[in-house]
Amino acid sequence: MKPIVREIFESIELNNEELHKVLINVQKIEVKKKELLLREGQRIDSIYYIHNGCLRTYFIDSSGKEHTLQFAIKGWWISDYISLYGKDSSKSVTYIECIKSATLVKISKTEFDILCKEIPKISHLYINKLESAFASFQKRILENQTLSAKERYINFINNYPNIEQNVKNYHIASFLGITTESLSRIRKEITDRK
Amino acid sequence: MKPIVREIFESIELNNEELHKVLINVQKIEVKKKELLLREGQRIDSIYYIHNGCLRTYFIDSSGKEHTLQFAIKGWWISDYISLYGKDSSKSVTYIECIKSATLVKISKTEFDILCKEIPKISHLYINKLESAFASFQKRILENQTLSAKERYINFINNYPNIEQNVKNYHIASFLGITTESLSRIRKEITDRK
DNA sequence: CGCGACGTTGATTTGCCTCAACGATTGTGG
DNA sequence: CCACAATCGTTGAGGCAAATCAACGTCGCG
Repeated sequence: MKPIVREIFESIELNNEELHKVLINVQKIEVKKKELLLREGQRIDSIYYIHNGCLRTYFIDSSGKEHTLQFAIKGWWISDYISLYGKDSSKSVTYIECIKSATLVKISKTEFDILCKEIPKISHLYINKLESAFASFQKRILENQTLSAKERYINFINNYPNIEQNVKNYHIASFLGITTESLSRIRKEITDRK
Repeated sequence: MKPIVREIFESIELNNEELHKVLINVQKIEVKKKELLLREGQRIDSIYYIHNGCLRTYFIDSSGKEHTLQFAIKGWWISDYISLYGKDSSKSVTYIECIKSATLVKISKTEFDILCKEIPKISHLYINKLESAFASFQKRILENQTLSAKERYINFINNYPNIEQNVKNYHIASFLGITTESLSRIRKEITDRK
């Protein structure tokens, strides 16, 4: 457990006392492929650090279609940010699914907030993560509005070069906001052109 | 100047020493309708608090179309988060335009980061702002993928009930990711139905 | 082996875009 | 204060990217 926590905070180097404070507030969790971290209606109260493996957050709309919000791999944090941070304390409509068996570190958001106040270094690290996540989500909104499905797919492949081993095509389709059929046609077009 | 800075940090109550630290790092800025905070190619290095008025960030894609990323009113912060927080230090492609004459407080991101470290309360406030902004951007991605243009427009009207006095329809269209023509037809459909 | 999950292909539909023209509104200078 | 121009919004006709619906290969796993 200690080495994983050191890994999480590698960029800020905690001393022993600080490390101890963190350790008593986190737990290690193992999840297997296809398992859900969060079940429908359950209210999320934690954030999860990914030590290894791969997960995705998705949600199901009123007509039953899946929409993947993000994929997450080693070094990322994952949670249902909408219900965690959002103003309306509505129940979660988001699912967090394990795509490739993973080892996670779980920490409750309440505890994490306290740690941020007790150990300012942690809040600075957290700010950094939030800022870059925020920027990439803004970028995604722009790309969704600007680019065609094909361009978005090509971008995706470039941004996540090694993710194809793990994720299914319908995961990618639901991330890009298109149907599996459309993705299939796009893939064909691209390989045909070579 | 003092009362505005107090307004910015009203939820955390700075003492005189802290207030002073902030004051020497900020400047008040007045912008008039149609003015740009940021010109093309210019690299942004500051964030702006909106004391009053209304602004929007938008960018122009390769085919010349405008895309509005966000509107901002009193109490909000505005900046070009993609170039400010993003990993690639590319030049800005984003514009920040004043929609309704505004009074802003400008602070350089570098100074702000220092203030966060010197006055932890500020970093906690900042984390809160980031978290809720992050959640609302995630929500927007989901809504863009799930809802029809009409549904998104109705949502927009409900979320920004009093914004219509200031913003043009083509601002709204470019926020929703549709053309002005489509928005016009949607508006007609809605009023006809009444 | 056989079944279910996944991916592909085809035919058709549709929501929104594009292009074009024309009202309506706003602002500005004489 | 009006006249005219520029800006903004509306309407129509036609087109296109992607969705929908349906059927059929293919792969992996119990």
